[in-house]
Formats: sequence, C-alpha cells, structure tokens
Amino acid sequence: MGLLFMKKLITSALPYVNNVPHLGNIIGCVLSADAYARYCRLRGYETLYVCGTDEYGTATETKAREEGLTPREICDKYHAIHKEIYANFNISFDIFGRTSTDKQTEIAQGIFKDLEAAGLILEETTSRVFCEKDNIFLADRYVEGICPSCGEDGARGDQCDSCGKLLEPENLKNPRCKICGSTPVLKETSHLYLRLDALQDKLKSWSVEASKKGNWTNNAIQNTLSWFEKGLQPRPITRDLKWGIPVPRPGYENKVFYVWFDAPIGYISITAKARDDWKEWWQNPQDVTLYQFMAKDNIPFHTVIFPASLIGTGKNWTLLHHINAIEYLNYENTKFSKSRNIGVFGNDVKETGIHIDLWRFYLLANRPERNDSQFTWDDFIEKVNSEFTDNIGNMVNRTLVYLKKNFEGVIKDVDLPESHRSFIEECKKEFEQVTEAYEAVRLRDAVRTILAIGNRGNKFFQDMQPWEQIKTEPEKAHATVSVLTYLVKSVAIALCPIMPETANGILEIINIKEYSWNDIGQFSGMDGHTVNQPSIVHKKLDPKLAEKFRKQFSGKQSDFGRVHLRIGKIEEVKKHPNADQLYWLSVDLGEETPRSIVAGLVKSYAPEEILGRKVIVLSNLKPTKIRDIKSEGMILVCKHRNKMELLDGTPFEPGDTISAEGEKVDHSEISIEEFNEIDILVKEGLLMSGEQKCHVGGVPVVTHELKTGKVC
RNA sequence: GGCGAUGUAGCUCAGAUGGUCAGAGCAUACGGCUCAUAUCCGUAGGGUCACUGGUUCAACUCCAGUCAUCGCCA
Repeated sequence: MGLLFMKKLITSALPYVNNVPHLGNIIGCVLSADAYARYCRLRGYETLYVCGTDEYGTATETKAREEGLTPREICDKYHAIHKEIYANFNISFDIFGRTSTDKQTEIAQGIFKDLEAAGLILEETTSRVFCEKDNIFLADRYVEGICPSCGEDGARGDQCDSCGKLLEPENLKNPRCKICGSTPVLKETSHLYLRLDALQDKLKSWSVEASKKGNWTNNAIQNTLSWFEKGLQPRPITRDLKWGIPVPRPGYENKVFYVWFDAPIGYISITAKARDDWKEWWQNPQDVTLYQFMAKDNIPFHTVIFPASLIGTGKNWTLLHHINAIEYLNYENTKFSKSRNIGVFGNDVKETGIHIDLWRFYLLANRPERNDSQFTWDDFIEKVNSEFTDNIGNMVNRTLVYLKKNFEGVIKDVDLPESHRSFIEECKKEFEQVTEAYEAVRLRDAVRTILAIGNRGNKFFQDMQPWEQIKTEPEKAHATVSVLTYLVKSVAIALCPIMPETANGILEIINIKEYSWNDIGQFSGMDGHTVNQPSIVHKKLDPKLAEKFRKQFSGKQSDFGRVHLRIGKIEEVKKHPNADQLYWLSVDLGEETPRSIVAGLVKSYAPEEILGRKVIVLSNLKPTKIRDIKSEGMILVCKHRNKMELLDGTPFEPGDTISAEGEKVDHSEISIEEFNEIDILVKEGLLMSGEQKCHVGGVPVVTHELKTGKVC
C-alpha cells in the first residue's frame, strides 16, 4: 500500500537535440510518460515529470560545422523545435530542460569524482586517428579510405559499405579525413573507463530485485540479463571532443565526458536547474518511485550503465523502479527516415489538421508494447473512426442529446430496477480494471478497457430502448439515460490521461468543473444537475484522406526513374589484377562496344558460372576507377545477411530496359550514394521499386534463391 | 557469425502453474433497432496457434532443431 502514496518521479528518454522526433519517438517516450503522469496527478499522487534535450556530443558538433553555427546555436535552434512539437501534443512536462547547463557540469563532475574516489575509474592509453589540420581526433566514421578487405574506395573507418565488413580506422589504406581531406596520423591519447566489471555483482542483484518489484517490461528484463551474461566490461567515459562536460582531472583539459555517461545524468541536472528541492526527488529512494519511459534501444543505459554510475558513488540516489520500453513503430511498411523525409514527424502532425487527441488516442491504443508495429494511414483513420468515434463519441452524443431533448438535460437519481443495478456493477468492475491497468502502466490495456466500457454503454442503450420506455414508463427511461450520463462522466475522467482536451470537452458538456479519479464509477449524487447543450465531440475522418496523406508524407516520390537498369550479357570474365575479391568483366549492353565493369562477385561465383550470363546492370552510374580499372556500371545482386544472388536477366535481351509503373524517367548519371538512397529491393521473389513491380515489357524480374533482400 | 525477442483468424493483437484457451476488436456476410456523427445491437463464416521432431494420458503453452521478422553485439 505504501507504494501508492509515494512520490512519482517520471522521466522520458531525453531526445537527442538535432533529431526531429517522429511518431515512433513520440509514442515511445514523451507521450507514454505523459499519459502516466496525467494519471498520477489525477489520482492525487505527488508527481514530477522531467524531460529535456540531450545536447552534448559528436553529432551536435558535426551538425554545427555543417550549418556553420556554434554547437550552442544549434542546440538553441533545435531545443525550440522540440519544445514546440511537444507543446502541440499537449505533453504536460513539469520540467522540460536541456543538458548543456552549469548544473549538468556540476552534477556529472560530482558523480565522476565519487566514482574516482571509490576506485572505479581506470585510465588507458591507446592510439587513435588524429587530423593535424583540423586538430581533432576523428570519430571512426569520419575517416575514409580504401577497404583492406574488398579494395573499394570510400570505406568508412567503422565499416565498409561495399562489402559490409567492420573495420578499424587505422587499417584503411590511403586514409583521409572526411572533414578536410588531408591524411590523418595515429596519435596516442588517454581515456578514462568506468569499471562496470567491478560493479557487476552489486548491479545484478539490484536489477534482479528491481525488475520484479518494478514490474519491468519483458524486453527490458531480457536485454539486461543478456548484458550480465556476457559480462560487463570497463567502458570509456571520455572522448577527444570539445562540445561536452570538461573532465576534472589533470591531463584531460582537451577532453570531455562521453555522452552516454552524462546524458542520463541530465534527468537529475534538469531537475536541479529548475528546482531547489531536487534532492527530495533524486536522493530520496525511501519516498520516491522512479518511472522511466523509452524505446528499446535505450534499455541498457537505464538498467545497467546509469544505475552503475549511481550505485558506484556509494551515495543514496533514487534508482529506477519501473522501466517502460516499447518496440519500434514503423511507417507504411518501411522505416521512418528523416533524411529521405519518409513518415510523419512531430512538426507534420499539425499540418494534417487532425485533432491532437485523435493522434494521442491512436498512438496510445496501438503502442508497440510487444512487437514492432506499423503506422499506416488506412489503419489510423479506420481505428479512430470505428474504435473511438463510432463507439465513445457516439455514446456520449446519443446519451446527452437524448437527456437534453426529453428531460431538459436534468439528471435524476431514483430507485433503480435490477437491470440497471447489475449494469452498474459490471461497469464498476471494468473501471477497476482500468485503474489497475494505469497503475501498472499498461496503457494500451487501459485504453482497450475503456473502449470495452463504451461498447457496454451502447449495448445498454440499445437493450433498454428508452425510446420505447418513454412511451409507457417515462421514469424508467429517465433512469436509463441518467445512468448512462454517469457512465459518460466516468469514461471522460478515465480518458483524461489519454485525450485531455476531449475529456475536458465532454465534462464541460456535462457541466462539471471539478472532478477526481474517485468520481469514476459513481452512479449517483448528481440528482437535479443540468447538462449543457451537447455538440459533436469529433467528426469522423474522411477515409479519402489516407491517400492524400500517404502521398504527402512519402518523401520524394520513389526515385526509380533515376536509375537506368538494363539487361547485360557477360562476355568476358577476368580476375582483377590488383584485387582478389573483384572480377573485371566485359558486358554487352546492346551498345556499340561492351562496357568494362568491375564487380565484387569472386566470393559467390566462379568465373564459368557467370560467363555468358544475362544480368541486370545499373548503366547510368557515374563511371569510376576501382583499383585502376575503369568501371562503367554496376552488376546488381540481391543481398540478404551473408547470402548473395545475381539478379537474373535470362528471359530478356541485352540492352532491354527495366521499368516500373508511374515513374518519371531521368537517366542522367547518378552517384553511388544517390543510388543507395533509392528504394529498390527484392520482396517475395520479385524486384520491386517501392510498391511497384519492376518489369521488362510486362514480364516481371524475379529471383530464384533469395526471396527478400537489398539490391546493391 | 554470436545473443535475445517475436511468429496465434484477411488485418491489429489477448492468451495465468501444460487439461472448457482456440479468443477479442476491425474487416466480410446476413438479420434487427432508430435516441444518435449512415451511428448501435445480434448472428455467421474464417485459424495444423511459423515449420519439423521429442517429452507427456494431454502442448499454442515444456525441450531440440529449422525458417522468417526485428533488435543488440562482434
């Protein structure tokens, strides 16, 4: 019971400042936490909901360089964007701050010093890639060069896009700094590590207990266990960077804390920046329960690393009680992509003109709690209409209109017949389930149960037939519709955390100013109360909108027209003189002279297997030299995991062009980067451009072994 | 490649310790009502519970393997 009266400290994962959040980010973090926070306040718990933007780190520095601004200016700009988006969603933060503050420095450094004093900090010196011209250590991704494995130029220091192999930046041949192009050098640098290994036992026993007590979501439990099974390793907590928190240690003047170390500390510092009583929340585990909301990729930071940082200090920090981690929400069969502008982003929502509560309803009722799930416009419109409007909206309207029309809008408490009393009992039980669901942060369940109550109300209306009752027993009809009005009131209050404006609108119509969670399930006490003139809560959404919005948010129209895919016949196969993994091919594209093409097929195909074969060639790729050999195109394969299959051009003739429906054709030269952005893949054994089949004169292009995969 | 999660009706998902657990909502078809935003109520069809083996008197539920999707790590 004690738990019920504890202070509720609620956080949602701090969004990284220069990413504009999409629907998936919003439901995972701020919106779920908001629904729970609203519930807590209405229930009467002392509640503090904290969030803010995570601002330090490489990504911000880079973005600043790109836009010609300072990191501070970038953060100011994007912080404001986040703030506006969340305001539009009616997110009821008690505090929405940011990590780049003096408090953050103070608290992060304090935690670091405690860890240092406890002997949990290690120092290690390694060689890292350094650009002398820019005077910075380069992140792995910011080094480019020739892949030691496949010989492709343009491989990044962390991974080669061409062969997929993971790399160390010092192994690249002919390395270049991605920022200025000059040749970087290896330089020694020292870094500090947090000894997670030394904390493993303490952490593990804490998490086993906390996960049960706090009823963690299953994905969080599994994910955390697997970290312990693998064994914790010391983790670097410093970086060679400027935009971050200074490390208070001699010799570290040019280094800052790694973002993952300081970001979660942001929860604390953001609170401290806004409130003097922050220790009442963050150093008060006896009285405070901490609820943290996020998407699944953030789990280990909250269940392992952040608790380790706090436990290691030996101080009495408030530790995680309940973690609520969702899976991913995808968009119309694909992923949200800001760079390609695919999907609905926070700032797009307003443009649709659809009431924000309908977004909140849909997202909360369809939270990806167990599996990744999909946002589709058809599903959105259909569910909003059939599950909310036809059900709850209709019940509210028909009840209040009937009461107004026939009984001047006056509620009447009378001795109820058995039919009404048993109905009320059933409803009460269901409302208790709603409360339980909220209490356990099963938000999807809470919404579903409210919807079930709506169904029940509609059925009661139908079964009682007040339009018949009123002819013979008007008191009974009045009782029926009064009971239903109480039901509407309870439903509205239960909906407050999900759809705050809508719920308030309904309560206004009922003419109620003050209410609390305890009013839910009350079916008396308003004898003689008069309701206001009802009006429609939400109009139904026009299904035609789906088509319109799908187009509007599909990014650039599928760019298939940009690629010129033609059938080519391999006429000659030679080994590449300077690379083991590459063939040097001569390919007939039905042109005057065959083309010279370099292809990385050695691992998958023997020369005799491909000689004479008809394949599919990207023919308008910008010609390039690969290890000194001219390559005028790319042979396309379907790739999946480690498997690879040549796309098959057998049914066609050299020079035939592959097309897809409805594409604007522009076959000017394209770069490999542009090609990689274009949505071409193999699905169910068919070559597809987005949702369109690719074909030659109506004959589809098919694969034989790999039924799904990327095309490259 | 390693680890983990997921795979249940056309769609979205529930399914406590193995034995009334083969379920709900939407969609479809038919029937009914008319207070209500062409809304509501009822009925019906539809599933080898991914696949293959095993344990058991009994498996969607446990074990092993395979495949698919997703994530994390290397």
